Amino acid sequence: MPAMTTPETPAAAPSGQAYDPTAVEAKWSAYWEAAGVFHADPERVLRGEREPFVIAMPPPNVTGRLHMGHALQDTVQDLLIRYHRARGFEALWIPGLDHAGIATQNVVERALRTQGIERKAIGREAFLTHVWAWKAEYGGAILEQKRRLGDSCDWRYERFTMDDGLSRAVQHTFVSLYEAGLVYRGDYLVNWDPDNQTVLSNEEVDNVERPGFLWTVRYPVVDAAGQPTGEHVDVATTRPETIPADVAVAVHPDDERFRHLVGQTVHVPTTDRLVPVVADDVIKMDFGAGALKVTPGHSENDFEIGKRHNLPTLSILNPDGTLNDLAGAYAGMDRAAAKTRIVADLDAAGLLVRTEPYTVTTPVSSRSGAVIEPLLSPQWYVRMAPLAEKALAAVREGTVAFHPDRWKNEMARWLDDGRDWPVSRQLWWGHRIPIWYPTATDGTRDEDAFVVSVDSPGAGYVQDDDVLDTWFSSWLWPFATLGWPDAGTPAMRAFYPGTVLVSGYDILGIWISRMLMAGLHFTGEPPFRDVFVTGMVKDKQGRKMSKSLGNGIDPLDMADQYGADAVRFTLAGLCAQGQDIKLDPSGFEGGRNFANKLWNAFNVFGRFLETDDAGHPTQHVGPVRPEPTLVEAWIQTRLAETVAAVDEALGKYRISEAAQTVYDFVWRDVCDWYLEVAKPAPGAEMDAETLAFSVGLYESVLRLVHPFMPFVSEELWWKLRPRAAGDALAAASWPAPGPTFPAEAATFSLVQEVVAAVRQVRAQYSVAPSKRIEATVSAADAASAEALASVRGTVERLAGLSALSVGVATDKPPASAAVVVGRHAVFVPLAGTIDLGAERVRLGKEIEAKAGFLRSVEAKLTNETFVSRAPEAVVAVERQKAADAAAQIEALEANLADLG
RNA sequence: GGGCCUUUAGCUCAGCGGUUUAGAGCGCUCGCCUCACACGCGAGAGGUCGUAAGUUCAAAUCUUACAAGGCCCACCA
Repeated sequence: MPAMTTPETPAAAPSGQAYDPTAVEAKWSAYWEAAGVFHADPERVLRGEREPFVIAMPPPNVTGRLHMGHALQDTVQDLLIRYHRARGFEALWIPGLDHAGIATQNVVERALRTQGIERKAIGREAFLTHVWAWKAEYGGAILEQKRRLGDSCDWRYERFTMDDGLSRAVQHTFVSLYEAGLVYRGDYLVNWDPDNQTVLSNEEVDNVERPGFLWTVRYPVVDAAGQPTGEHVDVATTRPETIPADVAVAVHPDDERFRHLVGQTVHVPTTDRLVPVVADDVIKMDFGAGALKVTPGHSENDFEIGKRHNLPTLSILNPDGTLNDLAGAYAGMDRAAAKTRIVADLDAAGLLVRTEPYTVTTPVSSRSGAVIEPLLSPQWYVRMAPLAEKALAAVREGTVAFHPDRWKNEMARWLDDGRDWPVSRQLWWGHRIPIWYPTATDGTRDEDAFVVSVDSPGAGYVQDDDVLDTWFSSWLWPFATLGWPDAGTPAMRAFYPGTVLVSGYDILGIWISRMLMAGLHFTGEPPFRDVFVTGMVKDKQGRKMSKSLGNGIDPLDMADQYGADAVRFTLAGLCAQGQDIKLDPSGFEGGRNFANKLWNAFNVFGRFLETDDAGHPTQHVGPVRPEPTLVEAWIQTRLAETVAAVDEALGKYRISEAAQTVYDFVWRDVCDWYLEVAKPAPGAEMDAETLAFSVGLYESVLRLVHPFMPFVSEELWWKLRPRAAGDALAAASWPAPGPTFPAEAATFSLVQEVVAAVRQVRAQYSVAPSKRIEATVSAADAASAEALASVRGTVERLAGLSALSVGVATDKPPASAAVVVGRHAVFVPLAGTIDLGAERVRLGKEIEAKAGFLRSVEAKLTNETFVSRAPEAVVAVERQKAADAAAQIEALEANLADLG
């Protein structure tokens, strides 16, 4: 650990002022990092001293900016990491960046274009130099933004999918898959983006509905000599520009209208080609005109039909989206222009039967927005079915568990898909495919004599131009970040497999399924044990946040406005299992208020601590009293219960529940009750034992709060006691389960109820807060009476009483308001204070409510089957309820009678 | 076409394989600048848990059907 001085801590904010996170939050990330508190040491794991807890951060794009989805997922991840670190795990959160092939290439290309530089003009190497320069200057800003949120990554492990280690892992992976027979080259229809001139995987393509037309085109039937027979087949199409690539017309085999034409020949409009009529049962008789033009070169569906009928495949499209020579008269035209032209020509030729408006589902690149063309081209594929097998088993057997569980089925569906993965991309920014072609002296390469190798086979070979899909590095992320393919690195041995993956459901198929496959195939183990699937963050109306809608909420803006702690706590509170989050930015006020509450609560006792001018405590508090007071026993019990509840909630990834539990404990129990009881009278000093207990309690509170709100808790931590350098809360342990005092806790609950009863009466009758009144408690047993009497001063203060008298079944004062508390009654004399008639009405209502309750309980108890079949304990509870209710009614009725 | 999710207070949502007369935050009402906090304190109002049937001693919770809203995948000539 580097030599650290106690960090600068601003003096306690003057009383009456709100907590200001800006100054506080700025300094802690740097401090934690310098102190090395996030460092994970593989040796401690390898020596068996600690269990690892490992999360690999889904690497954001280098081009990315932090959005609310990141903020949510990082909140969850950091919460889990800090929590487990405090629990004594060797916690490692691996940060990093994804090179994001297409996205980054597009961003840099656009940036260069504004300077008049065209990618193709400068060539591959020069362009890549620009990308690297761009990455060095602007890339990775998102990781700084994550530090701002308080992410406790071990930044020494930061990786980039294009760094040397990852690149080597990628090359190695491709070669090894090839050697295993799992990589092949094939001519298939791929999703072609004519703008970027690259292939895209299905996951990179969005299907959007756009208004278009459905044209019905007439295909004349011709005889053996090629002469029209007078018959025709009408065909419906949304893509007339592909007519020149038609190789058949297909009808349904059962279609009476066309059955006699099957096997005959039709003339393809706009061409001089004659093609057969074939029968295939995928044809829908009731759609359009009932017949389909078969264009295997430009439609996946047709490609399958073509294969079944041994039809040729014609492709009339150039990679840039213009038509090629096969398109005859339309060669050289852009696909959109060709469409217009062909429709006009068909119309002129009298072959256009009908034009009707039609909503066309159009495939669009999620990156460039270009309309995707199915294009026949040679690409490299990974065979997925053999890889999916083990992953599927791991998911089905629960070796990898999903939270919430329902994503298990969704994952199984993805893994069961069986489709191969096209991995080559016609881009420059990415991992170049490790395929080498021998070149002849004239420069021509032999595409079929390729060598697959990480390194160049030597002079005379040239590497494939294409790069690999971005996800081809991402799927190695959980282990390539730890040094794989070197199995022997300490990091790999200590921290693999990881513990949990936190991600949104949107990349279940494109990323998570592939990590499972890669992990099991390459390392023999699933890369993580749990997958926690978060919901997506939507806007207030439930719409996706997007740039085009302008409805995004910037987490950094929110952090500036409310504090990073507030953003984190609010998001944690909203993170219920698997539900999408409709985010209203004003919701962050809740988190801000909580941080403020925590801050102000410190002042109740903190102002009695001795400090130096900088606000640092200079003296340790003394010992706590050997026997805790009632409120101390109670709050300690609540602390233990709270820690247990948070443990349970986090163990089940019930993040919002954990946050709620912490919130209730801090606000309701510690602030509303403990501190209200513990704080000294105005002007008085806090006694040493109470101060010591408060500091100790607050230390536990801060440990508990820290994973949720690291900054404010760390700041307060240093205000509690003098601390050695490096003794940060971020490195401190989770609160240990302390002793519990069930009897005292129950007694304090009675105190709370008595106080609430008096307050209720005061509010009911608008007794001025400043007015002291008297109250009498008629306790049901001596022990309760004694306990209450022992804290008489506390009750008097909290309830605003001048005098509290306590007795066992004591006589009630005349003309009192009465409130029942369990088996006890609280009486507040009201003679001369208020209208007794009003109290009579209130009592009547109260009695009626209790009576209704009693009736419902008695109905159960007189139900023979309930008494005989329900568990004994349940029946006993009901009996107790009936007895209590009866006693309460009796007390209230007695008081009603007394009021006259 | 296949699958999944949601429906609980005015709003946003919790409610964990069943047991106090269903909870929180925000909003609302009443009273308070009570020397930690008005980003606060105290007291309240507000819900036949989408509809219908079933299982059970007991259903917001389990089953089935239906309705409304949403998501994903496939298809879309």
